[in-house]
Amino acid sequence: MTNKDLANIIFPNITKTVEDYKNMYPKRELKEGEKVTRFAPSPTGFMHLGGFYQAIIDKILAHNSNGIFYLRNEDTDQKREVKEAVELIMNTLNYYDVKPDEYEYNGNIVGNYGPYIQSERKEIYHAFIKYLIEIDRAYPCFCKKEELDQMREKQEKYKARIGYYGRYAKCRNLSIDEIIEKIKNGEEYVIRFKSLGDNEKRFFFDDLVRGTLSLPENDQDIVIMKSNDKLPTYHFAHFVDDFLMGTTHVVRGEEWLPSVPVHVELFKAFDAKPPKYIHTPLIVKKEGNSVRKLSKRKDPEATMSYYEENGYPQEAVIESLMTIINSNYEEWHDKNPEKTYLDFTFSPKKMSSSGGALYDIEKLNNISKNFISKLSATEVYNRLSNWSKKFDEEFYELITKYKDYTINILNIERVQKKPRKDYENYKSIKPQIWYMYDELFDKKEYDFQNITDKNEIKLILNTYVEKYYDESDDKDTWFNKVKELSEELGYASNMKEYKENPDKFKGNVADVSTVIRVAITTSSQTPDLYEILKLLGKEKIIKRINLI
RNA sequence: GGCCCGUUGGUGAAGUGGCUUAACACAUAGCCCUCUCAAGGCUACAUUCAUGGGUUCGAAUCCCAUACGGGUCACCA
Repeated sequence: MTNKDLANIIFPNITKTVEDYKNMYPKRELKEGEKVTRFAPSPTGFMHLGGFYQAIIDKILAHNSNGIFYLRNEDTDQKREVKEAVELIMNTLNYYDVKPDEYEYNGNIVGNYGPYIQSERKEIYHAFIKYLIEIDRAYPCFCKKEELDQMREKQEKYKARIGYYGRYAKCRNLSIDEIIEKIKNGEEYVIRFKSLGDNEKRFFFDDLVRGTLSLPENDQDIVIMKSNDKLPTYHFAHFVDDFLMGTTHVVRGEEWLPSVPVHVELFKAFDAKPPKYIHTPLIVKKEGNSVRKLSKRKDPEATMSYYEENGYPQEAVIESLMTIINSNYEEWHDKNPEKTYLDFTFSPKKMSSSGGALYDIEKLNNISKNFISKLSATEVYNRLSNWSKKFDEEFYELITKYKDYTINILNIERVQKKPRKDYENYKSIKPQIWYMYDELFDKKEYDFQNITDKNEIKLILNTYVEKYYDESDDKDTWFNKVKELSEELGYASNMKEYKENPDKFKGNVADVSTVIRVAITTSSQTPDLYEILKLLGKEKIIKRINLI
């Protein structure tokens, strides 16, 4: 019996060869510098911020070079697989307009290198494994979990390196006849790669972020095919897929750095050239004095849905990530306000290689505020409408009913050189403008600040309405009247005068304005009062003042 | 424990031997402007780049040790 016989016994139905697949998936015709990148998440049911951050790098790298960005679904761990996960990933990418050029969705394959779902690529992996068995670079391993655990304990005890390698690789030395007999007896097995590496030897590896690294050769006989479902492990699928699909640049988290030697040896076994690697720092979070990875359970902001639920503009989320990706992005963006992140030239070398990037929600808030402040009122309205339709139906109905009115509210102090920056996301709009709607105006708590005497408050309000309020006044006239009102009632109309002689007055024009402001809005802090009064109109104003 | 990566302010960080008495941005604080708030303007915020040695006329930048932090050592990705 030969290795070839063994290969046929294990994969009797695999007729296509590695050569066949190479022909089926020919090398991509790329022009100089064009990059092929991929986003390859495993469908676990949520989209992690860290994954999305990598997807952006993939997208930008491909876009910068006029290359291809594709989506590959890494569902080789069927235990963890979640039904809607693929849809969620696709929806998220679409929502942020980070669309892949090639992908598989709902049974449709877009692109010539599919399938793009690993579980549908089983025969391909099997053909590659079959070839490895034929050339004696892979073998079945019958070791049970308990045996492996024991072995590990032993290794720990004797301070040996942990793993399945060298003399610890028991099944490596099984004869072909022994193997065939075990298989015929129905023993369970995995397929392991037969490593030819020497842990004592080192090789140089270029990571695009960190530069040249010196790493020990791999000598572990890693599992490449699992026993129960015969699917490949990540390492093997990574090699086969990125080789066949012509990936030129692999963007992945730095947790993969330690398995680089494995991947390099795998590529070498097939005489293939490994892609370039960009190992990105993890996104971490500070907890007390230590930092840790952003976690799905503890940190709501780790999940992409958080940003949608809270109504952060997609552009702002991407921008905040861009500032982590390349810190010179902000400066570039200031100089090129009309361009999008896709026009930015990403350079891996400029990525931080330090432990991890702290994701700062304050920074996002700031970016988001600036972004929203630059939109037109109509644009903000449309976005608010889309958001509230999904996350605040009551408010959605209200703003739909009063569309023009709402746009006018959103337009307060917006059309000026330096627009207000009130809203950090769509969710924060309602708590800031609710009082503009009678339907929502049911709050009976007023805080009139400096003037507390109820009679005085009523006097100010009544005098104002009866003597001074005129709907048709322009802004200057309006404020002059508030000053006149102040003087009439013994308040300083000029702040400087008041500050010089506070004892001469009952208070000042700011106090008087505040009384009007609070009566109308319940809040002592609002945007321009004149604009608010103008929008509300006489009827609402009188009604609200009468409530006091 | 082995291997790998890293360590500049509250945060993201610029910086690759002299231009650095360490850029820019966020956050924070104060002042100014001002009818409130927001915005805006001004100012403050690391005498120092984890620590200790060394190389050099000169180091955050090069070398060596130490410390600390992180990652990884699965039939998970």
